[in-house]
Amino acid sequence: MARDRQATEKKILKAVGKLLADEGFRKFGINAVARQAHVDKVLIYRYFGGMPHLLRAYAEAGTYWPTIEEVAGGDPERLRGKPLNETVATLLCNFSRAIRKRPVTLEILAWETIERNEMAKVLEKVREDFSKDLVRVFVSGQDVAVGEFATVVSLLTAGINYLAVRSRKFGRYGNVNLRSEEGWRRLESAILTICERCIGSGVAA
Amino acid sequence: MARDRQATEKKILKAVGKLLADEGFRKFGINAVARQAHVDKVLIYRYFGGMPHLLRAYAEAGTYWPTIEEVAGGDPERLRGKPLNETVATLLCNFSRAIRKRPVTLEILAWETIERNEMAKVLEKVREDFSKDLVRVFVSGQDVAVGEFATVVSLLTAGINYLAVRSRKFGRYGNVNLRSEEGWRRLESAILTICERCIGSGVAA
DNA sequence: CACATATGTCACCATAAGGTGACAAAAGGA
DNA sequence: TCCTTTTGTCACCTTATGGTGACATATGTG
Repeated sequence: MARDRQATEKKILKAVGKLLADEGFRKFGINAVARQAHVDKVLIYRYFGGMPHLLRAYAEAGTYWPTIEEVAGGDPERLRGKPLNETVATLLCNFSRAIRKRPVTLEILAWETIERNEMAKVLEKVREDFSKDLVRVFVSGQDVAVGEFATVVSLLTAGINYLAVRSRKFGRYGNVNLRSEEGWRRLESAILTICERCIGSGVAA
Repeated sequence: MARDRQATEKKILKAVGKLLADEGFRKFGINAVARQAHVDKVLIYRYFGGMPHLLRAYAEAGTYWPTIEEVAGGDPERLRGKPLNETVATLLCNFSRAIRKRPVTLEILAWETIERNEMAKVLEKVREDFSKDLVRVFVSGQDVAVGEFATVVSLLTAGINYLAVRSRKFGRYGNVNLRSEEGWRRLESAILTICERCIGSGVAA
């Protein structure tokens, strides 16, 4: 074996991702990661200091949460000047697409509801920063003041998260097909309607 | 030891509930149930035929999903004649309270997103029957025909499920405090607003 | 070259899991 | 009473886990 610590660490981190995406947290553990990486588990302890640290390293290395640019559909500037409700609808729909593209993120989201581990903590912070940034970029003070704005958005993102997570194991929810583009289009149009009618239409900041 | 199969079976089923509520699915298994019930695990195999059958028996024995009466806030007749959007809002708010009162149900909902086990299957059916009943009782054909109705409701229940499940491990989501009555009141008022403005106001069936 | 350190391999431990076969002793029928 | 069935207890197997100590060898430094 070539002796190359950096390469080994990369192999281990890569194995974490592959394992999470393929098997989920259910079969996750030191032994499984070592097997997947074709590496002795003792190296995981040596190089990362155990599972929690490994998870943290993994979480900090990748992009498991969308960026502002991604949910804005490119340059955030493009959305300036548009009505707030329209902007929010766009952001929410793009957000839904963004997390659905990230199997590992969905896995973490699911896992969070069972156990609050290191990855959950990392992701929690990333997520908070993300939403604060979103508010800072797109929402003016007077909009937030309009009472229910934040709560409605929270409820919608919660629903999106749940359906995205759930789609991994169930093909549908109620009448919505979670495995077809058509199903998600219907959800997006519902989101659009809700934003249109329940969020102030003042111009975004 | 008194020899009484019925009593033993009851002890086992009770242990399942206690274990699920206290520890969740994480530490769940044959050995744990046997320990909790102060019963030899071999009896679980003998009387129930293994874990999947035990779970099924447990799921079928209790009420892990609200009833129509419960979400109607008593007699469903009371809601007749009221506007559909108002009715739906009431149902959704009561539903939210109903599942938040059921720790085991929340545990199952969380677990479903990780693994589709026997309980998930049982609950899935109960849930489907439940929502079909709801539609039958409260919604007329022409309401459903109004396009987005079902999708909006799905999105809202998904959000409620997610937040209820999440509240077990996280105290808040965005700006909403998930461990206070005030937080849930805000969510309910958001639900109300959405129903008011996004669902037809025709009279319920 | 000689040496120390970094890297990797191997064997092992304790613990716990799911699962099964053999046995002891009640309960009840003939 | 004797015999069978039911209920419960016990001991054991295999597998897998997380975790650690001891060793071998490659690498690079003096």
